Amino acid sequence: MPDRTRSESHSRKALRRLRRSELPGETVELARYLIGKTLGHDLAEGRVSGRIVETEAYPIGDAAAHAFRGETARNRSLFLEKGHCYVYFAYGSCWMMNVSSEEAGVGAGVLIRALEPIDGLEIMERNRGTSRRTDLTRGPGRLAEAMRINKSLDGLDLCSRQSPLWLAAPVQPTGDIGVTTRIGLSREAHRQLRFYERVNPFVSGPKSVLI
DNA sequence: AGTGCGATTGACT
DNA sequence: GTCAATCGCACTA
Repeated sequence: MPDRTRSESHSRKALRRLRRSELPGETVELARYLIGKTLGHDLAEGRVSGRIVETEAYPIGDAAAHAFRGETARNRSLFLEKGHCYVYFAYGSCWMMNVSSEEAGVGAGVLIRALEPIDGLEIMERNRGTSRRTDLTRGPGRLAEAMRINKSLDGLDLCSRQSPLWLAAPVQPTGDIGVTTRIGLSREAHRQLRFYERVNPFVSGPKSVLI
């Protein structure tokens, strides 16, 4: 199916932005809840959006979490009320996006690890420098580049009406959800805090089935 | 001021 | 499948 047809068919569907009150108030619950929801970014040249198909929870007290050692200039967005955006730079090359997940003053978040592209595939291809569909948004660094998410969006309220970066209700039914250990960690490596849609080619890593 | 280390990716065998 | 580039940040002195 040509990109334009696919894009138009999705755009016709009314998007309902998620209200803060409907987000679960606990980090692990939010990580599971976000699977199947829509993440969008309204750019000058058009909208880019995708279905969230993979997340990781970094809950309160988790030694692998950026917030574990307390609030700093870098991680302060994790301490905003649930539904705010925390963006950080990793490995000298990648931006990654989290959704803050607890009450104000408590540091925790959910890393968005992969999307299934919905709108703006041409824009994503330009942003990523590739037209290989499965490489556009599979992985936290790749999806940030495709969606043009960077430090300038750090601290944004994803539930605000005016926000260019937003969360919305699912555009199609959500499939079965699986759980595994998180990817790329040395500490707390045993914890089962990675969630993904089980049958989806845009999921970035292993798919052990534990649920 | 110096050091070590990643919540990864893309290139390559 | 393996592997190293890359640089901001936190930690030590």
